[in-house]
Amino acid sequence: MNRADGGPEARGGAAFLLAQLGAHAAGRFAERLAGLDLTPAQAGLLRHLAQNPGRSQRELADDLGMLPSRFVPFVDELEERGLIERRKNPRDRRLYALHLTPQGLDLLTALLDVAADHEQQICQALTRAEHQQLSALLRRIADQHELSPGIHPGYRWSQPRRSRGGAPTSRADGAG
Amino acid sequence: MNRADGGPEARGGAAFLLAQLGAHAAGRFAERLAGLDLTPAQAGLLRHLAQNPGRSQRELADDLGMLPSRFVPFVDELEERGLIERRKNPRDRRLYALHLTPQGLDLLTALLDVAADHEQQICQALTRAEHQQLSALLRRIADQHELSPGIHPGYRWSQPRRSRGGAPTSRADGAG
DNA sequence: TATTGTTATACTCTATAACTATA
DNA sequence: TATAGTTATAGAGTATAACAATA
Repeated sequence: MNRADGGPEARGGAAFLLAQLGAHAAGRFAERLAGLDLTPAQAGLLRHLAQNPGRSQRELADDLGMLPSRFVPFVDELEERGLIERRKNPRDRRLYALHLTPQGLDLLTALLDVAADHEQQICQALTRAEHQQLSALLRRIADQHELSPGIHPGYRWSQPRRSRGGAPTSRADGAG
Repeated sequence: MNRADGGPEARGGAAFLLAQLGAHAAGRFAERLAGLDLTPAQAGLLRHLAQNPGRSQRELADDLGMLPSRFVPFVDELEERGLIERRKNPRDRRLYALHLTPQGLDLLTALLDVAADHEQQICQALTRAEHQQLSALLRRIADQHELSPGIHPGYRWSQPRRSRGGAPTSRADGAG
């Protein structure tokens, strides 16, 4: 077999399949999130905020890999929707302390239901044992590459890229 | 454990890990491709063209999920670099037949070497047996979701998204 | 009339760099 | 002087809609 045929090791290797399936999974999840009127980055902030309440905007922007300047309107929208809350920090009046509101917590629970459904749909082809096996293998790879749990590189772009009509494939890149 | 804590099933599930690792793998591969002065979409076309020579621009744009209008300058650049060739189709003079040049074939072989290195680096944490096991599981999932072999959703965007300086993390989304 | 390749334009989103207020 | 939050602006990249040539 000629090496220059773009052979199976390139299209069927684990690395390519990871990239391809990862984008697919992220896109499907983004579709589901759209039903909750959330982008992947917004969902990421809600989850992150539930576990790290009271952090400043600067810290949160760093956590999610976003620019502070873009983080401002990003937070604005969620605050206007009553999902998160900006509290002034009395110790240092330059800082905000961001918190989830009760409404934000409600939406987060709905989000977790969606994520659980999504998980099952993606791994539908596997048995329960294989599903666990896959998770374990992926977690080991993620650990070795020192990926932060729960932080997706795609959060960097708060807005999903528009895809044209036809198939309902929103957000074909990585965020989920 | 409270469901609303953004618990482990959301951050450690296979679906999220797939999206996270997929974006990571795609980003790392994009960095390596930059060494060959190629974007992921360009690499995808070279590989696809090696196995599907003589197709029209319209067909190739459909294959890669790109808009025909954006496919034009996309092909222009590769043609100017002498990597691919537009041949007029004598049967239907509206169509071009795209082919890889010898130079394009050379670059493709270099690309496959890069892909092989990349594959090993991504799966470095796994034994040989586990690596094969992972590939098999991923392929079954990809088959069930009817993903086209070798076609990445990220090809839709021919240009990688710019990320800001610091860490050399080009293309954090899905294309590879 | 439909289709291929092409071009032009309007629009969306982003990074950069200022600016303010606090420290 | 340095930092948090904010705002404004210039630029990159895209989808949409036209267009000419050919069928």
